Amino acid sequence: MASIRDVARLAQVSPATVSRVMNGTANVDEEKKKRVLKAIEETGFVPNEVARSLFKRSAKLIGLIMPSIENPFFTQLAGAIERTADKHGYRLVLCNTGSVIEKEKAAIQMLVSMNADGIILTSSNDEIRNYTSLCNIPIIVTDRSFNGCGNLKIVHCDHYQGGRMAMEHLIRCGCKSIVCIKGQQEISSAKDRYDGYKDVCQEKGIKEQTVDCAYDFEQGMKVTDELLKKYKDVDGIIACNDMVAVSVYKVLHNKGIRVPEQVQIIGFDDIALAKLMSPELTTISQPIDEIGAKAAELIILKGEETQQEYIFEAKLVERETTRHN
Amino acid sequence: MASIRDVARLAQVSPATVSRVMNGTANVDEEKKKRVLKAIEETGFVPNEVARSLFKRSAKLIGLIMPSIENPFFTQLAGAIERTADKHGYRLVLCNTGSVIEKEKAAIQMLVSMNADGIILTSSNDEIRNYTSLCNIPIIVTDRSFNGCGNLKIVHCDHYQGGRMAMEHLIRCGCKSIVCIKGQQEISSAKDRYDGYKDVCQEKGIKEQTVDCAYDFEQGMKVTDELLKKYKDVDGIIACNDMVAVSVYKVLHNKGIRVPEQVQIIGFDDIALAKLMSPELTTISQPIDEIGAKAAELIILKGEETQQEYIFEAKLVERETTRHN
DNA sequence: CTGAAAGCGCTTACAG
DNA sequence: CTGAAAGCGCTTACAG
Repeated sequence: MASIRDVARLAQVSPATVSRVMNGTANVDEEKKKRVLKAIEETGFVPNEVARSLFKRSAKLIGLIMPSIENPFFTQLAGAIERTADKHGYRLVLCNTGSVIEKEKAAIQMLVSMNADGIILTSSNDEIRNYTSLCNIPIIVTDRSFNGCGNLKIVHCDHYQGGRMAMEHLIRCGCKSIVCIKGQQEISSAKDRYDGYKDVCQEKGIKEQTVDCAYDFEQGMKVTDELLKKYKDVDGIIACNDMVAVSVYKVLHNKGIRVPEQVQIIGFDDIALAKLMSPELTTISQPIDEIGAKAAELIILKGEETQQEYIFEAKLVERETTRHN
Repeated sequence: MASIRDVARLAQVSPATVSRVMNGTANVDEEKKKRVLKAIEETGFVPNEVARSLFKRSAKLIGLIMPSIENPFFTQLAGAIERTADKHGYRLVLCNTGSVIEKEKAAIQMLVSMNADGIILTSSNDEIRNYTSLCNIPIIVTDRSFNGCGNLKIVHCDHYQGGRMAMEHLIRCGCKSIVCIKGQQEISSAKDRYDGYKDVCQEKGIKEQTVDCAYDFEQGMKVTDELLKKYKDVDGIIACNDMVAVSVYKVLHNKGIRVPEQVQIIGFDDIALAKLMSPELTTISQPIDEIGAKAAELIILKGEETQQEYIFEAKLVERETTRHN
């Protein structure tokens, strides 16, 4: 690998001049510039980013800390972030934590020591907040909304509004016995979604019917079984997210219960899977691309933005698991 | 951020000694060691990985170059790689290329300049091979099998065998008119799968029935429409991968064609989606975890391994879209 | 416009 | 066992 010295020697200039030509940080004599360009070409020189990063204190790196890249919602979020990062010449470092707080802490520390420019964090551990203030790079929390401090910014969609929309849609579709599968209430997105459902119940004088579940396929199957026993007349199900909605459908399908004729289903997130499955899933769509892009931009376009919290609207997407009229 | 000098000053030793304590690279007087440890504790010192990497010429980084993290097969592969990398203290840098060769080249260059320890490459461009020889770090090609050169190693599953198994299974299930949806033949995995199908046809004296498609959901829908027109008596479909199998099912479902009663379907890959959908998809399973782990280990456990190509067996997973007898 | 020098924060021969 | 020095490969004041 050629170094800047090799190029300098070949072009008969100093390393400083090579640097200036590469980066356009100062005017350089045309003649010398040509020699440098030629020498770079000939040596196949590529500047060492590590050395550059050591000096600049920026590695053009965004750290992505999430429970698992294999969770479809996070996959798509990562995709959106990557696209925005790439556009600006930034790279993503992936840290899966399985929601283990020690791993989250370790990841933050490691990213800081790598001179990452910022971190996008999707944690389910509330206490992680205590560790985010220790580092001097911006941390963007997505999909959650705990109260920020200092270098913390938050971007997510309006889960509460989405929760309301889900319930209102099922009512509009004529459901008389709606059951809400609540997500884990320690996770703010799950709580907000449920609160939306609950408030609509209160306003309309409808009795709450709920069941508890994690954001998880396996549990979704188990909980659906329980749900069917507990609420025998159910004709509408609000799943806490799409993955659970898919498992609800599977259980109903296996029991020969027709969707949407006998039971209607609505999910939350609008992951790609929602329109891959048959029947296609009606769901509350999060603008994942916008959320990812905004999170990345908050790091890349540092400081310009003063807002602390960015909230995007959720949107109803009617497909085949519900039927209007 | 405290630096090694701060720690040294506080502990009244030289930076070299601090380094030796941290890394255990030499014996250090017990007394001094204690002072250093205490000073690290007090300052919250975390060594700067960039500086370390500049010296060591290793950043403990694995570059992952793939068309898109949002392709479920690659998502799972990335997950498997990440797990293995994490176990050994390595991090993943994500580079989505959309199969654009310029982006692939740029990614390789950038990873080299970041002092990455190796690259795991899943490209669909054959010419990329010409650029892999330029860099001095190991490059592991997965899911493809072009002839390697120098620092190239290859790990993938036995697509040919898998292709045979798919066809043999459908025959065993009593299908009389089997259609094979061929993937793009420039991609070696697609070609190998098709070759497996083709050879079984020849051995059994069955006439080939095929249709062309990309590894893609949208195209899968379109191609299935054509397939149904071209082969009206079809009762078994071999999809080039699971994503296409899902789209095949959707089209059949929409037309009211029952699966597996009227038409049986088999996919390839065994992505998570295969057992999420209803009915669950029969498919040829790739050992994605093992492939990812092996690819990562080839980089991490450098040089130990002399083999140039690692081939894993595919496995039939019978689920609900086919019916044995 | 341009080069010599210092420095980014570590690590490791080297000498003692 | 341990410190001073050199160096990893860049960049940017500084001086001319």
